[in-house]
Amino acid sequence: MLASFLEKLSNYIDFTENERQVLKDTVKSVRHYEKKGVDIISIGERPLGVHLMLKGWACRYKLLEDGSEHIMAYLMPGDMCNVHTTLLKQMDHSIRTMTEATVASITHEQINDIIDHYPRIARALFWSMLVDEGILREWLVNLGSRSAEASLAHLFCELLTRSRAAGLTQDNSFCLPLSQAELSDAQGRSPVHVNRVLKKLRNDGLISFRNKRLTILDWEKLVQLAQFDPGYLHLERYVGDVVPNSRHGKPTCRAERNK
Amino acid sequence: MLASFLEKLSNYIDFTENERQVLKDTVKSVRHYEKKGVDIISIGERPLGVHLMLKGWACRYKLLEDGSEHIMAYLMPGDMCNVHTTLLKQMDHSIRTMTEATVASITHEQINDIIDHYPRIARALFWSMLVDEGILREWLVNLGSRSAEASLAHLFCELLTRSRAAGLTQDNSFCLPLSQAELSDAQGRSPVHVNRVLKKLRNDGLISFRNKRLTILDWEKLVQLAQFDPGYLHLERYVGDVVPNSRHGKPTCRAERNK
DNA sequence: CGATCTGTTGATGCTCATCAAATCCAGTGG
DNA sequence: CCACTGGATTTGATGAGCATCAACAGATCG
Repeated sequence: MLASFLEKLSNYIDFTENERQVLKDTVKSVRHYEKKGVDIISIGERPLGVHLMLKGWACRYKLLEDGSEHIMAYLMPGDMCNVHTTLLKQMDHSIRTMTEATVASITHEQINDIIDHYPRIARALFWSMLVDEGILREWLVNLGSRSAEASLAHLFCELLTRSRAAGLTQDNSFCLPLSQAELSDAQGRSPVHVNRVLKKLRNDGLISFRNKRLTILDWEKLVQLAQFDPGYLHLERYVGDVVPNSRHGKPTCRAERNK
Repeated sequence: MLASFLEKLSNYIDFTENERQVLKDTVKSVRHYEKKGVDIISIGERPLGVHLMLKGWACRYKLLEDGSEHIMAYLMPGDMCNVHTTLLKQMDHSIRTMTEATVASITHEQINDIIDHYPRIARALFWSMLVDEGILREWLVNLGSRSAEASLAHLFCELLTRSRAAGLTQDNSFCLPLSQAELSDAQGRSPVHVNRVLKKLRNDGLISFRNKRLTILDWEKLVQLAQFDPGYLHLERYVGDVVPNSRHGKPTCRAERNK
């Protein structure tokens, strides 16, 4: 049940058998959601515990006054929904299922217990929060500065990498149980446009996307198109203090570079 | 020196005199940056300590391969630059000054000391990280789902609220030491377009922006235009468990709402 | 089997980027 | 006091990217 969660956190620390057992003992309360489109947590709520995706996908989203909405994160097995609420009074966004899903619940007391008694696990949980924040920043770049094509390519690179980190891939393919409309809600673009971009990626031989399964046919080209640099996912165990692969350069703002 | 920092965190907890003193004693190492446009931390680095803005503004940003860049956060006095690196191997983005600035540095050991011995302060630091994450999500909505006008209006609402929380406002005005080009780099829009939107906001009597000072002339209308709901800044002390002001409704994706 | 959801394609128009040039400043130096 | 300068802002003209609307073809499902 916990496989993806353990697999994911193992990218940060090697668990001892004891720590593994602690986590397994902690996750007892499990709830199954039969349908997609059901809120796991709603905005304004203060959930009783922290929710953990075991099976299926979910998304963070916000409704806008005009009835439209924006998806701010996709949650796959191994991802936590709301570590936030250990401290915050209430959720500032909602989370709902995108497929049939199984979700575990860990009480805030249990979380605090872990923080007090198992600092290594606590650090791993904290690490996963920081990764989530990195993902948010990269999505910001997707929406603000990348073309629709690069943005979608970048998303696919990220999702493959995250799926692999959670042990959910087969070669270069993974389960992507989303409709084009659901992709468009995260991409900040219309479903029609996402459709056309998908078509282009397919025609160029970069991906195939059938039966809720995305296969990346040409990883190198897709990475190039997306300018994908996986550093923000912080998956490498120990890279030392040297600077690998980073892009340096003088800061330039839009005005300057338009000269 | 620490005024803004203490003021900001005071939105989450009431400090005891002792806690106040602990923080003051912690912040010893201070560095001054004479010029704007200087990196405080560069991507790939592993800084020795956590940096804290005392005076002046900075921004998180990422360079893209084509030489363009994207600003992912504005940092004002009281904001911390890199709590991240307490755990992460390296920075996944850069931070640079946008004005002359004074920055304090707290070693990771000091941070860990505080976490061990002053849990209330630790919680406050953690809280501020969660707020940063909330801001990121809201910026995502700005870029993905709001018009240029609403997005800029939303940014101004946020910045006034944050400035006020750090004790940096006078009535409805605050110091906004950014050029239109620097605004555009965060808004994901061209400087020319930002200029036009600013003009419209001014003409409509919503704001005035002169001498690096932004005054909000009609808060109500601006909030309305921006659909600004300050919940994501988590500034209210105790709102209880009830759901105030939240928007509910059936989930709808772009496809559905286009019917 | 119709009903509903998802994907596909075409036509049309708006938002916004881009390029270029004009204007407005705060210095700076004669 | 004025001319000169470099930066930021403003304005106009043109076009690209993408939204929107509409229609249809396959799937999927009760």
